[in-house]
Amino acid sequence: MSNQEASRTRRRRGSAQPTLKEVAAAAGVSAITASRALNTPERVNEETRKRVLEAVDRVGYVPNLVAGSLASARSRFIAVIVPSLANAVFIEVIRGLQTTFEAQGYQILLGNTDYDIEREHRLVRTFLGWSCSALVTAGLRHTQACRELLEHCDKPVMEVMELGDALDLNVGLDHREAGRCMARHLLERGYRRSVYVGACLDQDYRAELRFDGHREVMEGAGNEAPLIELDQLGSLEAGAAGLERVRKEYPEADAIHFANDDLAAGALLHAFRLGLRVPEEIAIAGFNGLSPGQHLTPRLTTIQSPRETMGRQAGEQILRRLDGKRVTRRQLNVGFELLVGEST
Amino acid sequence: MSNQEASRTRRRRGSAQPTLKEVAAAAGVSAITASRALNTPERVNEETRKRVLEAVDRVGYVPNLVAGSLASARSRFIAVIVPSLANAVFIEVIRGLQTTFEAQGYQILLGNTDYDIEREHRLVRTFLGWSCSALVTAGLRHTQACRELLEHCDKPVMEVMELGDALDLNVGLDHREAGRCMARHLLERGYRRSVYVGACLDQDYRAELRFDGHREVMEGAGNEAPLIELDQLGSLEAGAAGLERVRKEYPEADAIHFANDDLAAGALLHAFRLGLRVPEEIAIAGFNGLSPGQHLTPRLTTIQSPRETMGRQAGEQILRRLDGKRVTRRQLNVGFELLVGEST
DNA sequence: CGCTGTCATGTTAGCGCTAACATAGTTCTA
DNA sequence: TAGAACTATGTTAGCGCTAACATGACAGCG
Repeated sequence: MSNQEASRTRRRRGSAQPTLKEVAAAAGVSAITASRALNTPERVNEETRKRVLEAVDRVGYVPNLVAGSLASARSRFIAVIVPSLANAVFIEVIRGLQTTFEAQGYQILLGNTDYDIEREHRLVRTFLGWSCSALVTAGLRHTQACRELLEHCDKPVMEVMELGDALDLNVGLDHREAGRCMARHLLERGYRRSVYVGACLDQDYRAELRFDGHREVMEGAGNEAPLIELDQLGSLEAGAAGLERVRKEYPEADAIHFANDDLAAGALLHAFRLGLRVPEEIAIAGFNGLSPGQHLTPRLTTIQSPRETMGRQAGEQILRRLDGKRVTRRQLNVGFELLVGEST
Repeated sequence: MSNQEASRTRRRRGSAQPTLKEVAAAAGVSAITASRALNTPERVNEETRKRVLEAVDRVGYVPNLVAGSLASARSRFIAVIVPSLANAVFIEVIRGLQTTFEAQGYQILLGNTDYDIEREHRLVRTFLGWSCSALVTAGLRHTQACRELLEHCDKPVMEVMELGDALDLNVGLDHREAGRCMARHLLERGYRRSVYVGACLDQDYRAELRFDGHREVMEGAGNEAPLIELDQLGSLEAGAAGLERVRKEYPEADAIHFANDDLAAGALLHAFRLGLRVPEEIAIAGFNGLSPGQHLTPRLTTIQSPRETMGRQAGEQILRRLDGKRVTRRQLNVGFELLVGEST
C-alpha cells in the first residue's frame, strides 16, 4: 500500500514557510537563479529577475538567513560588545555603528558585559558561533583566552574607545592625554588643590587612565593629586555623594575633577541645593560632554568626546576591510575637545 | 593518477574551525552524542559528557550556532524592535529584556526603526529570516503587511509600552490615563490655563494619547486644552524652545504639561536661566520619571513609568510561553506613579 | 523467562541555502 | 570562421548541525 511507503520516509518538522525552491518553481527557474536574483541581481537577466521578484511577493517568501549563512559561511552580523547600556556614552557609539552598518545591510548583534571580561569572552564565543562578519569591542582589556579567540578568528576585530596596543583595528582617543588636558586647564585657572573623583576604577579603567594623566600634570607642577573612589558608577546621586566626601575629606579643596559628566552634574546640582557657589567656592569639571551638563547654570566644564563619530568611523573602517580594501591606518585617533563652561 | 581523483572532488571553503565531528572523534563518540553532551547534558552518561567537554577544550571548539539553528529550525534570538536608541526610555526597557533573556541563554537582536513603521516591517522580515524565537516591538502601530507577518509567524509576539488591541502578548501602561492623571493633578493645584507641549506627535503617538487624556480632563472641567507641537523629539534644547513658545503664544498660561521629562527638564533649566520662578510664575510637569528631573531644584513633577520592569515582565511572559507554559494573562498593565515635585 | 520499559548511544537524512563547477547560447576577435 | 570570451542559467554537493528513528544493554516484573 502507498500508505506503507509514506510512513517509510522520515519527515522533518518543516517550518511551513515557503522556501526559495517554491519561489523558483513559481517563477519557472532553478533555485540558484532565484537566489542570484535576490542576492546578486546584476548576474541575472532583468526579465528573469522581475519574474522571480513577483514570485517572491506572490508566495510570501521570507529568506531564511540562517540557511544562507550556513551555506556561505558568513552572516551579515556585526557583533558589538559594550560594558553597559546604562552609560549614554556607549549608546552613542552604538548609534554611530548602527547608522553605518544598517545602511549596508548589516545587522548589529549587541552584547553587554556588565564590566565583566569573563562575560565578554563568552559573548565573543557566542558571536563567533553566529559567524558574524566582524567584531567590535569597547576597550582593549580582555581575558587571555578571549584575546586568542579574537586573534585567530580571521575576521576584522575593532577595539573602540581608547587607543593603545590593539589586536587589529583601533579607533578611539587618548584618555591619559584627556586627563592631562583637564588638569592643565584647572592649573591655568589657578586651582592648586584639585581632587579627582572616580567610581569603580577597576571597572572603568579609562577613567583611571585619565586620572593618571591628571596626576602626572598635577604632580609635575608640584601639587598633590588626591583621589576619591566612589562605589557606584556614573549617576547623579553618586556625584552628590562625591561632593560631600570631598568637603569632608579635603575641606581645603578648590576644584573637583570628576571622572564623568554624570558625577559632575550630580555634584553641580547638589552644590546648588547646598547653596555652595560654583566655581567660587569649589570648581567642578567632568568628562564626556553629555547634553545635561551643557544646560546647567553654570555650564559644566568638560571634555567633549566624539562618541557617535567614533562609532561611525569604526564602522567605516570595518566596512572598508570587509569590502576587501586595504585599511591603511589601523589606528585612528578621533581626538577630543575641551569645553570650558562657567563651572571652573 | 591520484591527482586526477583529487581534482574530481569538489571542495568547499571550510572555515578551518574545528567542527563537532572532530570533537566527537577526539572524544571517541559519535557526533550526536557530542551534540547531546553540550545541549542536553542530562541525556548523556556523566563519564561520556566529561570526555566530550575535555575534547571541546582540547580542540578549541566553538559551536556553529548557525548550523544548529538551521537543523533545529529555531535560534535563541529574541528580536527587539524599538523606535530609537536616543531615548533613555527604550534603553531601559531593553535592559529589562536583556537581563531576563541573557540569564536563559537567549541573545537579543536589536533593531531600530527611527520611528518609521516601514523600517519596522523590514526589520521584522530580517529577524524572522533569522528564525528568532520571539519578537518584541515597542508599540501597537504597524503597517498592515507587518501586522500580517507577525500574526502568521507562529512565534510569541510581544508589544510593549502601551496597552491596547494587541496581536498576541502585551505589557505596558495606559498612556491616556497617565495624561488624565497629570491633568487632574494640575487642576487640583489650581492651574486652569495649562498648555500641553509635545514633539512630533505623529511619531511619538503615545505622547498624543497622553494629550488626549489631558484634554479630556481639562475640557471636562470647563478649561481649554491648547497644544503646542515642537519639531524635535525630547531634548533639553527643544524644552527650552517650548517654554519660549508658550510665553509668546500663551502669555497667560500658568502651567506647562510636557510630553516627556527631557523637554520638561530643558524648560526648567531654561526658566532658571531666565530668572523665571517655577512654579510661582509657571508650573512645569513632565512624563517618565527620568533621573535628571528628580535632581533639579525644584524637583520635576512627573509620572514615573516602570520601564525596566516593563522589559523584565515582557521577558518573563515570553519565556513562559517559550517553555510551553500557558500564559494566563496576555495583557499586563504595569501601571505608573505620579511623582509630585516642587515644579507644580 | 519473555515482555516491557528505560537508558545510552548510534545511523540516517535532511534543515534551506549557495559555492563550485558545468553547459549552452551569443558576441567578439584574429 | 575557429575559438576565445562572455552571459545566463543549471546541476551537484555540501555548509555543520540535530530530529527522527534504530539499536543494544540492562533492569524490573508477573
